[in-house]
Amino acid sequence: MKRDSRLSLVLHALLHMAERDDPMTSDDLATCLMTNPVVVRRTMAFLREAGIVASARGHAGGWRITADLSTVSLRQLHDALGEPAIFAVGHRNAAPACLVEQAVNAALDQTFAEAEALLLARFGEITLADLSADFALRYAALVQQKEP
Amino acid sequence: MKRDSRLSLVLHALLHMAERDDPMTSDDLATCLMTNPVVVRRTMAFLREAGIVASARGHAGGWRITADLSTVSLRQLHDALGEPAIFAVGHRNAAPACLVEQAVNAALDQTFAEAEALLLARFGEITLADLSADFALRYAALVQQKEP
DNA sequence: TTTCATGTAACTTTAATAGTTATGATTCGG
DNA sequence: CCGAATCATAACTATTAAAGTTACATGAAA
Repeated sequence: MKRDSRLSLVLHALLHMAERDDPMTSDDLATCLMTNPVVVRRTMAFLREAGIVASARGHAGGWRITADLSTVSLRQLHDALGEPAIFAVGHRNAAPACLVEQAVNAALDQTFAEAEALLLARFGEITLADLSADFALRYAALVQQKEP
Repeated sequence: MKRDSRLSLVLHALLHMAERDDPMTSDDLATCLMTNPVVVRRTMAFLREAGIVASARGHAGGWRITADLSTVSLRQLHDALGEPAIFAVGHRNAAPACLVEQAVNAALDQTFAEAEALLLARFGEITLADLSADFALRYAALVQQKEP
């Protein structure tokens, strides 16, 4: 399978939307994200289901954020996207009859579970407001660099 | 992409080999692992490159372990397999020009790096001898259950 | 009513492993 | 030395889920 970059995509989209007051169309976002508007709609639809964004059709329509940036964590976004599988590596059979394979699975499963728990805990600590602040810092640094 | 189960496959194979003194053929292993002998050869070849197993052709040929079980960690096996990508999730561009995307990547990359470090550290602590001992426990438990 | 925008179905493309088929190259027993 | 056993490897196909594309329907507003 291809690498799942939907979390990255929605973060990128949300931060661009956060920099504006007006709604952004799927076409606008697709240009920012260098992808296709249908991919934007399809992916953002998960966030709409979760109540994080709203979409409107017709003139002056598009996507806008309905949640407070400081209350939306990466964990919530991951969950909104349907909690996709995090690991590209794993065991072959979920419930093997072979005792050897059971021992292998037990070791791998426990280790992957620990890493996943750490990852999701960190995701729970990072909000859109944090990313937005980080972007502001990067932007200020760029401006200062160009105008010393 | 399909899930990468090569680490699982080689662990399963190595533990079966550890239970025997004679070499096991690719066909034997393929039967144990419920897969194809060519898959076994292709995957075990990485471990041969790393000096963990040896293969012999012709009569009485096959695969045997050349390393001490207590010195081979899951981390070494992961490395021997070419350090395949662990995560099915990730960012879209490694070095984006967009500052927003840079902020997104920074947050994701750091979090994934932490989780990967934990995973690899745990893999470094687990040896084939550990898994073999776990299998022995499971086997003893099964025997006791059947002959109370 | 025309235009702008989302909603969505249906399809192709992508990328990497898993699985299969076929053939060549060794090794050993007889 | 011949033939069976076994690995080595190339060249395919199958699998899988996301990404991307095309096409058209739906709804809102000027």
